[in-house]
Amino acid sequence: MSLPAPSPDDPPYLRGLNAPQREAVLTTDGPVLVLAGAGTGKTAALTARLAHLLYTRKAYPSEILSVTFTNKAAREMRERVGRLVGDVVEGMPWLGTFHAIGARMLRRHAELVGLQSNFTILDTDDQLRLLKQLIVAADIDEKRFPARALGGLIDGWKNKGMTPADLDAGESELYANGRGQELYAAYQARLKALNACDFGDLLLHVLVILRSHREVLEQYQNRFRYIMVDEYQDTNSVQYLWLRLLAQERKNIACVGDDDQSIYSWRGAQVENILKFERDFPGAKVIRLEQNYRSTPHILGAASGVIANNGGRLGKTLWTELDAGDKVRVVGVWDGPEEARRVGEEIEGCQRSGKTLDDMAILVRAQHQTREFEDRFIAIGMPYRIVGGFRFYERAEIRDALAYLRVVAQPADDLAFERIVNVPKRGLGDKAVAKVHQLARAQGVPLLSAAARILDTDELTPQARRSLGNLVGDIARWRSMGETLPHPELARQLLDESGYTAMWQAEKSAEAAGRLENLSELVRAMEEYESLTAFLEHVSLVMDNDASADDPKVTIMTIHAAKGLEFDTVFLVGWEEGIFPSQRALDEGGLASLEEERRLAYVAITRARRRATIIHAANRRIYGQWTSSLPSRFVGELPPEHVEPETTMSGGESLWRANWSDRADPFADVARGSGRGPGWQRAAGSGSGFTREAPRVLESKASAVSFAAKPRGDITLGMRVFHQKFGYGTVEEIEGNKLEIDFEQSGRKRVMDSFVTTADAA
DNA sequence: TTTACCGCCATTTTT
DNA sequence: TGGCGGTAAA
Repeated sequence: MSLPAPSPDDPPYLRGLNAPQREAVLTTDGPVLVLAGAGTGKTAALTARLAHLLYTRKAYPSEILSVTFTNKAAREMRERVGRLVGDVVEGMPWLGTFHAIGARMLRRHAELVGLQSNFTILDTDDQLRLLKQLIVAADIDEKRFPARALGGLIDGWKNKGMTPADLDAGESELYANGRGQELYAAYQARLKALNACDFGDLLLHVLVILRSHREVLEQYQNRFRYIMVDEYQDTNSVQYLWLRLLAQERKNIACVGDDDQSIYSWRGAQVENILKFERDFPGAKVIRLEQNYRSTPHILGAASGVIANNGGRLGKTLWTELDAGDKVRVVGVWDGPEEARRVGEEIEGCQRSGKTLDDMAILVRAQHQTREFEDRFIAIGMPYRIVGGFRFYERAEIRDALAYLRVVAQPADDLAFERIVNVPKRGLGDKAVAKVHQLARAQGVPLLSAAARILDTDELTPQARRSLGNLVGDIARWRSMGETLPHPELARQLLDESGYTAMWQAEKSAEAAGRLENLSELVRAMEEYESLTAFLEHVSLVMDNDASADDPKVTIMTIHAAKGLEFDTVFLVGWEEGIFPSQRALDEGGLASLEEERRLAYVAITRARRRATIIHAANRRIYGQWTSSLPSRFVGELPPEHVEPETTMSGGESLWRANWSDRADPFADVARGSGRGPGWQRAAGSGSGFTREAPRVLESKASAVSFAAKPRGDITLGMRVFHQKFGYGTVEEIEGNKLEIDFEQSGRKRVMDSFVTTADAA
């Protein structure tokens, strides 16, 4: 097929696309695999393709299935398509994450797998509590065979598309001496009884249905004229099987992916899916997007140099027309605190030269690394945002409130009932709850019904009976209130009448005020949803809260969370053996894991548009213990011509150069456990050649006021204020928008005024 | 039944 | 280093 040359009459969605991108957009029929390197305008092509299908009337919005992995990606695609085609996008019910689409399908056909269509979606926390109960019931030592281990296995099985019946002895052997299958089956039975399913079920149940009910499969095969899949390299087996079934008939499937960015194999993703696409769909058109629009040549060169150390790649040659720009800087520092200090100073420097904090990010390998930066940024009053970590919906108070709502919305939700039965304390302890459990099991009814029934017996002590009676009555009352009241209002009253709000009000601790604030935030969020059910569905599938991006902030997040994003300036921190690549990956997964870590490094570097700084520290505190650490092998894999080394320690650079550059076999010490070479120990231990220089504290003189936002004005000296992290305190000093506060719990600290509320407001 | 304390443990990534 | 679970005491 020859492509039309770009012309002024092109529809708007084709403007600005290069030739391969256009090809990806215009090749609508038949299987298409788009291999899109980092920053090559993959999303632009994908959204344009969607727009093209709609624009040319090849399909109605409801006839296009387009799946993404993250909510973020789904949201972005919806927005971008919306910009191209207008409101039509509203009618795209099948644009979303695998899980959201799975849930949608499953609700329609729930009865085929023994569920009702209003089933509850459990999150990991619920799942774990449930498993724990089953483990105890099966008389298994929970210490030796922890619930999370079983949870992980079950997840893995579901990702592979395996029901309990599909397990062989080998798989079953992985838990509690061969009782894996038994426990998995018990878990599934329990879920069914609870009218609930977990994340994995959203995909697995649908697969089972598609496989066993021809008419359902055909219905969807007919409906979906076109299928599009983003991040195809991250699909796992269930997702793959799912797609293959759905696409089998029409074969209009377009998958976009990059084998070099496959970083979710631990979650069951199979890079092989992308490699075998052409075999699954003979005659597939393969299109490569290789022109990078994001990064400078030095950044691309650095990333390519690292990823070249991996074997078995499809291979791409990224190129760019951008100017060379700065080399990637590699900075060696003494320890973690210095790393944080250094990053803080650099960010302040960037700010002074007029860059906005929104264009800067710090990428870490593991969540716990964010702490060091958080501490430092609070100290210097640097606005930051941590993505991931404790998400809004995972906070205890939010989960409690949701449990109340779930009990009201879904009477069979035992897990929710258990969670709130004695929160706030009502004198219903383990003994009382155990009795309710007993009755529930004996009569085969949900806990809530059992609770109602037990009131007619003399099983409970009088005060427990009264207390439980009140609760059961309240729940019934809230349920009927729900029929007339708008759901946010119901939530408000429920939280009040249950005594839940009062519980936190009574607590004078620093967090309590924040928790109350979160609760009202929750109620506010509910207003955006049609119904309580719709809201609960949203919560279980979209575990992130789109914290409204208000003031500019530096972003701190994991590399995984950064996939698909880009920033002008990126700080890649903690590039040390054992941290990145992570020790665990090295210990457990051998070469395959190391390569995945390397892909992670590739993803990390390619997030940067203009400037990338890689940092490694010579000393780290790990579990409270100071440990000396060796620069990451990935540092040594950076091509020297794209790198500008720098160190704050004497002899620093020669150390890692010597350690890594001359090594013939880059994988030589995968197996070596600690990853600390003898050369390093010599250098670090002898004291000579690796002496500590006073860390260069470019004391943040200019940092104070110059570029800061204007002070807010409603805060005065001596005022009592509240801070989310530090609690209550008195304002001792005001300097621009920074405050010096004497905190009651944590002493004197400097904080930004935007982090603080006046005490009476809180 | 609840609370307080102690000692133990583990520590990646997420829909 | 800290978060959590289990146990002992009120």
